[in-house]
Amino acid sequence: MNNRSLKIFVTLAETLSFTKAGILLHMSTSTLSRSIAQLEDELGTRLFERDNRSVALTNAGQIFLEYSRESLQQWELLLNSLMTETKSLHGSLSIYCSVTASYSFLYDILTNFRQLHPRISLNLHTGDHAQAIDRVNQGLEDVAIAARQTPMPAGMVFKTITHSPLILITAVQDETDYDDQQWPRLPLILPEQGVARRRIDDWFAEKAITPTIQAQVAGHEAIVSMVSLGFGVGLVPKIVVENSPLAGQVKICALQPDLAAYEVGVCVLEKRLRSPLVQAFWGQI
Amino acid sequence: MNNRSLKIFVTLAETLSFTKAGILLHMSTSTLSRSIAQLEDELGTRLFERDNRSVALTNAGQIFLEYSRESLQQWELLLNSLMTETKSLHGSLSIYCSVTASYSFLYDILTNFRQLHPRISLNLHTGDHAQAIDRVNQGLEDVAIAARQTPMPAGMVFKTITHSPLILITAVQDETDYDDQQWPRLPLILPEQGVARRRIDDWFAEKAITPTIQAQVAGHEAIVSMVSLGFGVGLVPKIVVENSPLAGQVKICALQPDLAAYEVGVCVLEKRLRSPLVQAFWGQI
DNA sequence: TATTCATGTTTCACTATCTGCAATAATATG
DNA sequence: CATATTATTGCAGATAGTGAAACATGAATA
Repeated sequence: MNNRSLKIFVTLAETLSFTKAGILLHMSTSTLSRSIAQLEDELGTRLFERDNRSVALTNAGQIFLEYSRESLQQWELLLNSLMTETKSLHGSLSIYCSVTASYSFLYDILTNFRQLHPRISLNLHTGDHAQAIDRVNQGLEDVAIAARQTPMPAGMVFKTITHSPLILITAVQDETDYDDQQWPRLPLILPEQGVARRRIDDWFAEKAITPTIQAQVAGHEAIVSMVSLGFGVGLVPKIVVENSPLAGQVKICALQPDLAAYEVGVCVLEKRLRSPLVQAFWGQI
Repeated sequence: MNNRSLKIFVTLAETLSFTKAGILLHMSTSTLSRSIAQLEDELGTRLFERDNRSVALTNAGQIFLEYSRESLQQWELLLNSLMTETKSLHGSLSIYCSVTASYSFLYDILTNFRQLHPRISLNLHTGDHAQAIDRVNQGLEDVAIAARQTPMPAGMVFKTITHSPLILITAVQDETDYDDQQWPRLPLILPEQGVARRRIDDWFAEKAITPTIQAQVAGHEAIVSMVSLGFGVGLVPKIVVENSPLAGQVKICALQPDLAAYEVGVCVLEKRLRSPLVQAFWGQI
């Protein structure tokens, strides 16, 4: 029995899908399947009732799930008290942020952090900004750089790093002189989801405009790419443009809806602050 | 992190000797040394302060020891509740007994037990009868067939299987006609330790006799061997002779000290009865 | 009914890890 | 100073873990 097996089991128990659990755990379903089979063998009991279409916990699985959670938590507590005891922080911390964030503030934050705590290994995942809060909320990441959304999920705390206005951008060579009447015909490139998208959606709804959405993109950086290629007018936080290698290819559009600025900061689940590692990162922002 | 590492760690922490722990765990000191090193690496902390002559727990080791014991206990509890849940007993049970016991009653007990609980794998260790109670008391074995001693260690329960008188035996060809005056010169072959030895020692002390001890032997069976070879007069429980392949080579000596019969039975730590496996074995005696 | 799709399991080849033997290093003991 | 004791390390063989791809099964769809 080892902690890894417990983690694998808990993830499968929570997703009830080998495929999904495999993705979350960064392992093939084959490995996952065998891990579970081995666990069942070791315990002498079936943990999941599964056929080709469904996966369900058995009673024994339910008991084992409680045990596993408890056991993993005890392990966390142990690591924490060992770190307190030895007064040296070590272990690993996972951070999620967008590519833009990794270009801009993350570098400074991490350089500083690394000097303070050289023995903490960092696990950096980049991806769509919009998923940051979800991932932290689901426990997939310890901390994330995210846009503040209201309301924040319960138990999540947020520290603002900076504000950046939401701006419309067009290709540098686009000479069109947009005016307010054109909103419905403006070829828009919007984030697929996230705070920026909700802001603009709300804004259109309020004005009773039905916009033409040319493309929906996951990841702000790709919006800049598309805009620079002339696909249309894009909505992004200004900081994304500033840090984009394509900054010279786009320009800020004269036409600007009146949207609240994008508030970028670090978020973390309050309960995770009990971990000295997370605490150290948080305290340093 | 796995349970095996915890078990290894706890054993080393209890013995504070790689050599001793290695013997208890049936593994080489090399493997043991590396297991501990790996554990320390994983935890990022030294668990033992060790030089070439001594091993001592660090503070972190102390913390980890508490965790380990707790964790192993939780694991036991889990296995128990899973077995209760699935109503099928499986796992492994360790049994200690003398060679004689394995010849005589053990066969019947185990045959029966195996039929009732085919999925419980048995770990049978044979050795000197005198160590049986100690080994159970130290937690090295789940159950043992042993001679009742008074007082029994605290928390140990005992079920009598049979009584067998303690008898003196000589070689079949020994024609000597011993009488009570000869006690001091009688060449005695006695168990090195254990109930039989204490009984005879007490008996001699009471009579103020200083006996001639020809040989002290660990393991009753070997006493029969030595007696049959003519080395002297041996003291053993009658049942040992009855089950010995050398039974025909020895005879019961006319001279008999008045010793209480040897009481053979099964012993187990009371707290171990909480395990369904041990319980099943115990209930079946 | 046939086809496609989704999803858990098995096979297979490869790799990493574990294990014990033997040699080594360091130190107490006589 | 020689010997015994004890933890660690080098090495090679054994064991276990891993993902790609093929497989098996059953639902959804045409």
